[in-house]
Amino acid sequence: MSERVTLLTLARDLGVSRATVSNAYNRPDQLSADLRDRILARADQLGFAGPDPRARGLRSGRTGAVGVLIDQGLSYAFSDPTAVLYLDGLASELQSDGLGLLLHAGTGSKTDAELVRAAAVDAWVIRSLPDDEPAVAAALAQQRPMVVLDQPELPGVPLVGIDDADGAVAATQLLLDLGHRDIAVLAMPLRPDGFQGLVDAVRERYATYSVMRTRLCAVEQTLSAAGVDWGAVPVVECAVNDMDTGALGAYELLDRTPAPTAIIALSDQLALGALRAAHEMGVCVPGACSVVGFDDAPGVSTALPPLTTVAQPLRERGQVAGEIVRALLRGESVATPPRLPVSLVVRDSTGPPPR
Amino acid sequence: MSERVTLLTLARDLGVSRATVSNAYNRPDQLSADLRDRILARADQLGFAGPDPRARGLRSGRTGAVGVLIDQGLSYAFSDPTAVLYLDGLASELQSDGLGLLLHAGTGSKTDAELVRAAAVDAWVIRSLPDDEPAVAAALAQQRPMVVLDQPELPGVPLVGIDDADGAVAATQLLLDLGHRDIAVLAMPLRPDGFQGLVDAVRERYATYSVMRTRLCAVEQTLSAAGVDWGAVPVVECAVNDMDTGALGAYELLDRTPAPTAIIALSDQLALGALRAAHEMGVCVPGACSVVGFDDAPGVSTALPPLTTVAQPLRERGQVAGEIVRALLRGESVATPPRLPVSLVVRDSTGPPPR
DNA sequence: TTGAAAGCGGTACCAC
DNA sequence: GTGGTACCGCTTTCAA
Repeated sequence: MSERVTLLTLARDLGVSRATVSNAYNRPDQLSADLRDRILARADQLGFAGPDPRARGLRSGRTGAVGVLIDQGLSYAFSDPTAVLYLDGLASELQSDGLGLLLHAGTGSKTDAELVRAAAVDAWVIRSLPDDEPAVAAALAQQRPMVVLDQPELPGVPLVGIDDADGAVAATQLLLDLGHRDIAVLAMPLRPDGFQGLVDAVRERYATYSVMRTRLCAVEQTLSAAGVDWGAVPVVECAVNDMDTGALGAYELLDRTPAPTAIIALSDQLALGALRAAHEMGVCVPGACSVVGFDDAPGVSTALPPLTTVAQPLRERGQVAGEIVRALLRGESVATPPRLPVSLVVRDSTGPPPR
Repeated sequence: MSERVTLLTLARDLGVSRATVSNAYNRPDQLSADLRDRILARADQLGFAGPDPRARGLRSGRTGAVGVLIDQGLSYAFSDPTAVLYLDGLASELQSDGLGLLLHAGTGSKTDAELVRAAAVDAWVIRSLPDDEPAVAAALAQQRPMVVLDQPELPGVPLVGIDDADGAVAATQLLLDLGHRDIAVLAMPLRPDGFQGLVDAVRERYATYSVMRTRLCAVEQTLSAAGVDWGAVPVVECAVNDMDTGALGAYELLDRTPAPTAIIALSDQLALGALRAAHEMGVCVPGACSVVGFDDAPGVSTALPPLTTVAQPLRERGQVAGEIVRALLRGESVATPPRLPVSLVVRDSTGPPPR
């Protein structure tokens, strides 16, 4: 008949006070090494694994876990190389403070929000969620330290981001400079509603993924400034940011008449999909159609052809977010750092238009 | 001067009891819808985000998080495709019960064990750790539901695994049947001590990664049964299970005289490294040297040449582990399921030996 | 349907 | 160096 062992059990057994046992675990300097050893040894015998983490959490207010809110479910996070790199960077940074990552999905459902509300974490790191995601609101309501990566922009919350507009302008300008006028755009989801297809001006303006708003807007302005009629530029939104869906979207674009001579894909996964679609349709890249991506994800430099893209520091961004969390947890106040710079990497998927 | 809002604050404010407010959140059926709405509305006004997860955790004994113990640090987990698939499967399964994943690394350090000990989770899922990993012992000491994937084998803990011996035999037999006699082995770490190079019998026998022990042993027996002298079979251990390190190990093997006509790599990452090393050394695969891998990880079917390998259900394994955790958490008792079957997938990286 | 009260297991301050 | 003792904020019988 083994009773549950607690500090009190142990204290009674040893004839010391509960506080002393607690100190044996948390403040070795508060008692003699000798007594401490005796306590620890006896604890071991009794199968006491140390102070209950839940109780400790309640009392101390710290859990040792940082909540990580993931877009579109955990599966997605693990399959998108840019998300994996982010997690990698974040984890490596948090590990040095002994913090674990508590992964939760934000998929727009009430349930998610409820889970977030009930999650015992010391801080939240949020990446790439829609402006109106309920799980974000739930995290915010906990009033704990918080950092956002990319989106959504939240007042008073440090945001780690890149210069999206810059990147989009650079990609667009490259195509313009090469002489392209029939340009099409392949966009990541503008809202998490599974929509796939041509986007109209309204949907574009009210995109809840703010990064997409920013990038699209930058493309529009650059094209307009060059005299290209934005109204005539086809923008296809992909329901999921992966290669397969990107290929699907690219099919639609390449099927149009006149066919575009260049595609701006707003992520590399979509760009890779476009490369595949072009290949399958017998459209030569960059001979018949140029493709430019965004991210410089792993693997795109060895794609066929190697992808021209906008490079951003994927892993480093995660680390920066981690650093900020750590600082916040130390009680420091942190302002949003300047957006990280991006750079256009020109490879072989872009060239002058045909003829 | 905003005081911290708690159930009690709210209860006083509304002139009801604390229990009623609690019920408003946890047992809607225990009070009138009307009162409940009033409570929730007022909570919102006061900026009360709901019952404190830590306190709830202490009282109810549940946290809603499953601890996931990862080999070699989180970065590694995110960069190994087989690990990512496992996490994906696991996450998808746990998500349906609203459980989050709390990731922690087990890297052999005392610190890790300490963190694990202090982690507030409802259960642990452990994957591919050495027999003597302290973090495993710490998790075990918490006396919570637990599942192991692959290794270590722990008495009384359900283990989800594959038929490693079968797989290793199949790979070895294939090479024997093709006529190979000069066979070499490229192994994943046998112990987490960073050792890289030729393995002697002692190290082999005392490997703390039991899966490696099993696979090596199966290879040995198969070769011995075919009259190949195991003492003359070079086994190179790679310090890290990734392509780069695999290439390093393969260099060492291919440099030997006589050069092996076949390499059994005990993971696909190592096999991919071997392919690269062979390519860089001008060794034709499979013309001069065959390579067989293990896992059928994503991407190996499109390697150059497509890799012959032992296929195992990578994602499904994670799901199975998740199912078991869920059952355990429901209070059901679960026995170790039969090992999942593997199958040899013959592609183009294997062929008869030269001459 | 609502309220009172007994813990859950620890932590940390303060006195001895 | 050690012990006494208020809480931490909530859940959950049980009785009203």
